[in-house]
Amino acid sequence: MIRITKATDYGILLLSQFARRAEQGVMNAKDLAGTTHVPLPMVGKILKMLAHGGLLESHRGARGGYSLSRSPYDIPLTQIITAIEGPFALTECGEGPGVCSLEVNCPLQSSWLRLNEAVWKALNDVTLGDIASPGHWTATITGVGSRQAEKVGR
Amino acid sequence: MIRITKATDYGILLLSQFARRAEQGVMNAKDLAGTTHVPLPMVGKILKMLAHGGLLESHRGARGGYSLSRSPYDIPLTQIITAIEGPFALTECGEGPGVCSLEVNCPLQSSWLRLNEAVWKALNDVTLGDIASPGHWTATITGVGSRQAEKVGR
DNA sequence: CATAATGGGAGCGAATAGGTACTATTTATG
DNA sequence: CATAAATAGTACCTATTCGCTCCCATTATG
Repeated sequence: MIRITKATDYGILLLSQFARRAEQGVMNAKDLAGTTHVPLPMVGKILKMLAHGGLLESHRGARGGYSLSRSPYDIPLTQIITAIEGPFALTECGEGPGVCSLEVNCPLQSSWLRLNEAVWKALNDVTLGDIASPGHWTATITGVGSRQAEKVGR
Repeated sequence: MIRITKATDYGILLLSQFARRAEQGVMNAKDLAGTTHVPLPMVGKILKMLAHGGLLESHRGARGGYSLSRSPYDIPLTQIITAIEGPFALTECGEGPGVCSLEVNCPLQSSWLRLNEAVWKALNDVTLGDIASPGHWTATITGVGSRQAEKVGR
């Protein structure tokens, strides 16, 4: 259903804690599990992935933990998603040539690439900062496809 | 990885056959399986769903088949997706209140709703017609989030 | 050296995705 | 009217992925 995984959902929730408690600096997995009610083992796993993706800096040892590697407004959603879920692709087509079994006579490959890019851009323009402090951004998309000027029916 | 299912992928491929062979009118599952190399039982299953969703009209009996219910440019991608995958929601949040277990203290709900809408609009503005005849549309998205004017990095 | 934290795996049950099969029911055609 | 060709509906199976847990090694504090 065009779902992001629960791990990514959790990841964004965790990162938003960092974003709005920037003054605290370092926070550890245990505390975050307490405040977010996400199961502790999951928190640990996800924080590792986010650190691996360069979004968090880890501090090992006693009194260690994690801290944001940069400003929340410099962390686009796409980086969070790819850090946890891997490469961004709506379909197999989007992963590159040679993957799709129908490829030879698949007339849609270029369309998929462009669609992929469209969704990617939509998510790349939203940052952790936007999400963590709601009410300060609006999502308005224009100029995609042939229906750009039409009423967006439902 | 923010994937659409293979069924939806197939569905769009099948619909694009209708779009570019509009003159043929009615086409049946067997022929479509032949030209697209999608397994026949799958083709049957997917065509049923698309008919159920109002995108195709079915014609039963000998020499029956399916035909597009309207112009390809009046069929947005979102309708194809929901016909096959059900309601459009990036997260559980998007399905409405009461679903997310963290809901009470989840500060992200409104953000998810807006994000959901952003992606939905991006896909709603692209029609079957756009996809079936490549080269005639470009995906350009502006005005989302706080980074709209910035370079889309990486 | 004891303690508190992350690093990096392996592993497991349940849900979902992908695909198949079978039995109506409907309709064109000879 | 009989037959063949097609969809309608549904039940079913299997492999993969998701969500989650557990364990142990490593690193830093005090």
